[in-house]
Amino acid sequence: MNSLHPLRMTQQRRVILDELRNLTSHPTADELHLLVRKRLPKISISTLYRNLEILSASGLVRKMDVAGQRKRFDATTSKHYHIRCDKCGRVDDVHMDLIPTIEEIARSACRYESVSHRVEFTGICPHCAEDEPFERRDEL
Amino acid sequence: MNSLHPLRMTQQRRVILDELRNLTSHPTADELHLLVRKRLPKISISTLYRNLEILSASGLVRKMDVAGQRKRFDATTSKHYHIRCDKCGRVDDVHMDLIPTIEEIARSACRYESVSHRVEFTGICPHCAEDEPFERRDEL
DNA sequence: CTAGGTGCAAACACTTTGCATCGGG
DNA sequence: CCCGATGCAAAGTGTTTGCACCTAG
Repeated sequence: MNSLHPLRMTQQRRVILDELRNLTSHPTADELHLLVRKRLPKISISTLYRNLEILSASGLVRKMDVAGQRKRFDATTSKHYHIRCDKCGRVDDVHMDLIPTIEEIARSACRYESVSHRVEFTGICPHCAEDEPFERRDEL
Repeated sequence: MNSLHPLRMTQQRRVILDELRNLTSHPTADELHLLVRKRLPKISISTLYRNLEILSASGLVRKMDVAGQRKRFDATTSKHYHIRCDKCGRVDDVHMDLIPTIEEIARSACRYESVSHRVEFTGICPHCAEDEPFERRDEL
């Protein structure tokens, strides 16, 4: 988790972290880039990727590899499940207890070691459910 | 699930499906490409991608969007959880009961509709655990 | 000062697409 | 026959990297 060299707090890194902490959403690197650019117009997308990677390695940020989607980032370090909207792609926290017991079940079922788990919910978010009662946005 | 036009069973499509059914693993498109090429040397990777997409849309194949990894495919249509090896990336089935009740819990916890879920286990597969008891393959 | 960070552009890995041609039903 | 399927190359998408310059400590 902690690297040998303490993090150098550059302006860019500070603003990225600050903007991420002001959000309850789970932005992708380029969504966050748009926000950060309002304060640091010249910041490049690679700085976002590099810092989000470094910050998540140092435990200040949580990186979410969403199945089949782009990475999302989150300044909350506590573990929780997420739900993704099938329509608009937004990701929200799910406030429910984790079920760590299933790791033990899985471990004995498949002979893997050091088993951890993630649960990924998907569904239709309240906003999209309202917009599209007939559930056919893309297919038209 | 079913399209209006019945599937045209081309040689390529038949071989792709056949090879996939002969596997218990969950190959990526290009892993399967290598296998299929032994029987159809001229088949292109785009044909693999196109067919795997079509076959999964028609329910003959299951497409797995693994978080942060490339897509994998599976000829088993029944639902089950998977576990991925953190070292080598292989994906195995986990033979345990699904926990559909958590969908209801999540639904009431976050106001989404049509909630479904997937559980993704990760760990160290038996083979890698044997190879690397000290668990530091990449970092050297 | 100097190692680590930055911006830029280019490379990358994976997947999709445009198009002329092929072939299954 | 004709429309969906194919092979090829080219374009996309999201992310990472090489490099010269910059800056926090």
